[in-house]
Amino acid sequence: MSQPSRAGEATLLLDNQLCFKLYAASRAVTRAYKPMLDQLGLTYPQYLAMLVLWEWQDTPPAQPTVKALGERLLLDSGTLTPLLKRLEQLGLVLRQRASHDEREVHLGLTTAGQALRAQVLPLRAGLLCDNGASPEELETLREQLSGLLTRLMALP
Amino acid sequence: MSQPSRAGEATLLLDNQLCFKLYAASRAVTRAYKPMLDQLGLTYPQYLAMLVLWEWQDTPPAQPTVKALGERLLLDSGTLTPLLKRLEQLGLVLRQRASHDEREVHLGLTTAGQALRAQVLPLRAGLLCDNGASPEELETLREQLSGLLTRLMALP
DNA sequence: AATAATTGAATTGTGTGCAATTGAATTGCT
DNA sequence: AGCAATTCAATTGCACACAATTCAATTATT
Repeated sequence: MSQPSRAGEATLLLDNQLCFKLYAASRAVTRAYKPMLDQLGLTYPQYLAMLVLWEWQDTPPAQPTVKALGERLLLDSGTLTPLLKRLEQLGLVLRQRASHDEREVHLGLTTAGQALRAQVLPLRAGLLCDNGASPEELETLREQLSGLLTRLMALP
Repeated sequence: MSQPSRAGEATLLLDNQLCFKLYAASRAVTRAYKPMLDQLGLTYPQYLAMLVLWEWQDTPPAQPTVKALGERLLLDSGTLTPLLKRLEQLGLVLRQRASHDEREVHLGLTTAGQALRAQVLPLRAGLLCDNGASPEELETLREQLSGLLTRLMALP
């Protein structure tokens, strides 16, 4: 037994905190993606948004709303509106109000936005996230994170 | 085979991305901590900083520098300086330049800062992160994240 | 049809993250 | 000793996150 001997003390040590590891790992992944994303001229959240828009090109709805994108990324309009405006200014994304419901803003891809997709796959080759560690381990990790995420989203 | 048939396309689906799950899970954990942290009057990064300062109360150095804290949290002064100034204004943290090396700012806890520690353990009781899922599963997850983090930190 | 409740984006304000720069202080080298 | 390189914190600028509010548009209710 060492100095800190109050009950439950060990559970407060930073290294024992799952939450911190998650937080640090998430930032480290963002950092790892940076070299690739610099090539594309995107930030990490912008890249995730583009992933969803590319995905939706093939499967309806091809022109999702800001809300639909937010549900996919678990982000709200306070984050997405400025992010999407930047993607629009980069000439990658189109934003237009729906005529049948003026509250909705539908998102589309410009030709440049569609073309950018082709540049991603080759760049991803060098990422640890894809091939640095053993595939099985990454698969297990992803499944566990899915489970955790599901439980966390089910909280009050 | 469905529409998206270009080579490697599936690896770009959001749901297949470990990186996104990590990012979403990290934010979800922060969200899960919010009710507790609101009670303490802290943000999540402020809470992590306090964890380290509490930890250092018992084991030297009792008065770490901003740099030492940053190494522990993997954050730089651009993030920590304003965060620590807020903790100082809350009356929880003390910041003072070292006399032997004026570049260093050493961090200490006020009486209130020390006292806050006692409020944390009872509040943590309700967190999924601690007891919501099976302990073994969380343990495995933490170990895997440690491994991932270590590898990511070793990148160029 | 008029009103109330809801919805979807946008806006505002606060607090991170992080790259890049600055500036003072210290160390290393000769 | 003197100068260059390094170190540490602070600052600046940009881009998220997210709570809370606002505002217009739509839907539900009576």
